[in-house]
Amino acid sequence: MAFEEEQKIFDSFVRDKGLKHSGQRKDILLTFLKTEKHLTADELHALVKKKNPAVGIATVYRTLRLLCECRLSSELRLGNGAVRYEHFYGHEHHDHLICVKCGNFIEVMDPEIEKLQERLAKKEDFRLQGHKLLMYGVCRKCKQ
Amino acid sequence: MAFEEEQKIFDSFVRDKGLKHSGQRKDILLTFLKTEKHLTADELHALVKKKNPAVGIATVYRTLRLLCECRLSSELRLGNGAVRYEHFYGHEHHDHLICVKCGNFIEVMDPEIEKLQERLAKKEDFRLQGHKLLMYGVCRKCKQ
DNA sequence: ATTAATTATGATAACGATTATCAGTTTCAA
DNA sequence: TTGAAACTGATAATCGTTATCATAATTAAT
Repeated sequence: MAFEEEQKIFDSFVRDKGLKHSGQRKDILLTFLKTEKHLTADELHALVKKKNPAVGIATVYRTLRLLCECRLSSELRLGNGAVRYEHFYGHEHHDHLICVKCGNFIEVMDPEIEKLQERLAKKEDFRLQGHKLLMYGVCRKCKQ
Repeated sequence: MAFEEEQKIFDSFVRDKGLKHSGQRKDILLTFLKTEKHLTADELHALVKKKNPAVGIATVYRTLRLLCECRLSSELRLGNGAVRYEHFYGHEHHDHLICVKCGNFIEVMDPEIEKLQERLAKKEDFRLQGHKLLMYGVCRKCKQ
């Protein structure tokens, strides 16, 4: 089974927090890692149930919270609707270009924008920890 | 009474859409315009009721939607919790620096960042319509 | 002014996403 | 092996928001 690194991160996190291990959490973690899509809790729950039908939605939410805490995942809020969870560990930071017509989005990155944000934060005496940049528009396909 | 311009915008919008005028909507509009804060629907409802106790929360939501449609207001989603509504007409575009400790935020603006976003969108063949940039960090006060 | 068509309203039910509760189960260190 | 503590699934509760519906208000045409 792959994802040794991610599993090690999760196991250390769980141990350090004084929590206990469980098969459900392992199933959820591996299912999450196996898909590269930005899933909602519900969507992930549906996938996990294929492997382990007994897993409840509450445990999926609880585990996703842990995954975010140990930085294996991060929340993605694109306007309204359910929160989506994306991979975080081992993934470059990126922002999102979201098509207002079809709802699809692509990931983009610009180091200069990041630098300017730092400059902006410094000017206001903020210690910057992170950001979310959502750009809305019409994608190539939908423009036609 | 002030806010003639904004009222004119709203009245034209209502007329052009084939809607009708109502006292409740006028109360909600004026209460919204009078405060510069980024209110939630609930908070605005509480203020409106001081002037007109009969106004219901549903009408506040309905009116806020109209205000966004005619660009007098725009939605502000800062992480979880309720949507906040900010003034849009006559206000420069800006982004937000949000303190993760105290929850306060300040408005900032950097034309260079805007330009770089345009460049990024063009590279991906997106027709950019708008964006939300949320920067999270620790503000001056909370750093101490 | 009267009417008739249409929109607006407030109360509240319904909704979707998420969190809290709780009784029973599992983990794990001693 | 045991006992304290964490974990679980089911589901009730919560929160913000939208839909429904019967009644009221607005408007344009008479």
